[in-house]
Amino acid sequence: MKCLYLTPNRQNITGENMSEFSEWFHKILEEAEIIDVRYPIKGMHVWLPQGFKIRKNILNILRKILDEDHEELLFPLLIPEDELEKEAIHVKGFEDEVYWVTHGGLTELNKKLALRPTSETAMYPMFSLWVRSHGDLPLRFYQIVNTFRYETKHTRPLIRVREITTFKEAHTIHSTKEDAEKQVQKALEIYKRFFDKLGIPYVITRRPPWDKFPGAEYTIAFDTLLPDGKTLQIGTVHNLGQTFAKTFDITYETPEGEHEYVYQTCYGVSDRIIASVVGVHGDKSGLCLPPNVAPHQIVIVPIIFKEDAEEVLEFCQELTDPLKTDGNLRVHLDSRDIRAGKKFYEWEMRGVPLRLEVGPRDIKHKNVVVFRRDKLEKETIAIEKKFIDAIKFILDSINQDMKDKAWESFNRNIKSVETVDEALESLSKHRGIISFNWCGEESCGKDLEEKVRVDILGIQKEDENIGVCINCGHKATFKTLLAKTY
RNA sequence: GGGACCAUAGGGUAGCUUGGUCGAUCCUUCGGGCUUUGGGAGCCUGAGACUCCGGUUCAAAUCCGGGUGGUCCCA
Repeated sequence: MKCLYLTPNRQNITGENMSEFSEWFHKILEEAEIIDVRYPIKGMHVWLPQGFKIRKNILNILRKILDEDHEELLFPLLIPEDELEKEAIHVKGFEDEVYWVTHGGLTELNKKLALRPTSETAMYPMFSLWVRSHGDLPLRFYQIVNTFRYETKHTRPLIRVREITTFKEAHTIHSTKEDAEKQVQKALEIYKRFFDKLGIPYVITRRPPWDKFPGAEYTIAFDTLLPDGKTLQIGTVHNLGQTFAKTFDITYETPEGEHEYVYQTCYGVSDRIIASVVGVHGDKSGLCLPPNVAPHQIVIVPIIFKEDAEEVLEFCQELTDPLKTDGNLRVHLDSRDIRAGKKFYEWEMRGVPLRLEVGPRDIKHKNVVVFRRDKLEKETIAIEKKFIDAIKFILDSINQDMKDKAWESFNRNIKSVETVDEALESLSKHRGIISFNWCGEESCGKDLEEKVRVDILGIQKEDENIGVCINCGHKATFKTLLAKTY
């Protein structure tokens, strides 16, 4: 697909959609004023007002879902060295990436303090104090915080950063293994609902053992696909078993009076969700936002001529107010004194889902021109009693249509292969996701990763009767996915 | 983990190879003014930059070393 993206500065990005994605992504974050990447620390960026609103709308969607049966709380940013290092396997996974606070003023601290890379070791010593009896369980908490990782490789805005500004982590505590297992399934349902609201397609896989969260029994992950054919991990769910409970001595008293270790899960999503909304829905005209998260769901552009400017503006205002108050919609009336055409391009680039154009002609005929950002199509609708309902109906269908379109493109890029050569060929042509049969052996998996030079995402499902492993030829029991990853 | 490239107004660029012509080019952006207005208007006018530290030199945007930041590729 030919990609021609025009910015308000008239600086074009041309070329093939896939190879130019990275450039497009950087450009759009800047032009749409989502973040400012010029902050002078590697991998740390500024949320600009437009980006912050998208972030806020996304957070509200997730909060609403989590608040159904989780409690929000907030832990400190700093973790003492001895707590962080208590769980050996866990710390091993992060030791190269931890930022340390070593001084208070000029005085060296006698105990170093870590900026949380994730919050297990901050929370779980407290959980040990909170959990007393089986009656306390289960407990489900979440917090929305920033976390820090000292990335040494090239960072990418919203995708690989040193400060994750919007880490939404949930932590749960259960009395039985079965209950924890159920919670993992519930977490998957939560994130499915969440991604569906954003119209983001995903595959769910169980990560191979060598790629699970440090300290977890197993990790289940959500991956989506960006336009350059590389997958982006957008959510993870971990079953922690009793590993952390044993390390941090989190026990409860059973009805029989025995003391047992608890079972735990944790799951989280990050800034990458916003990257996926931008990347998955965007097109050659720039950002394209689902109405569910758009800062402005509707922008009203008056078409002004000198003699009747006042009349048009007044009419637009009368149109705006009920949409805001009765319709409870996020509406912006753009009354700036610049040409309408310039406003059109600007709001399209910023991804506003719906634009209403109102000029003298429309006022005369009691109608309004409605432009859908996702389809880039115009239609004229009458202003009458059910006008607000009609607009809401269009916004709903934009949410749905954007989701359908994203899923369709996503599914087109999952290819099933029978041989390693086929996998190689498909990857070199289209990248995307490869589905194949695997025996499940670690040595075979790593060997395969080396041959195709992309990662095993994980196991999609287990099935006794799917034939042989495409790599080693032994009996295959796992439907597995491969992809070039971010 | 390994490698390549890059850094000039808010954004994008020319100049660098061969140091002096740079008092730094052009586009965009931003401020002021007039004419305009159903898909990026035109003219006039003004503002705005050589990443930082050190070195070579009579002379550095230009050459050398380092820091910081950025981009890409391979494992």
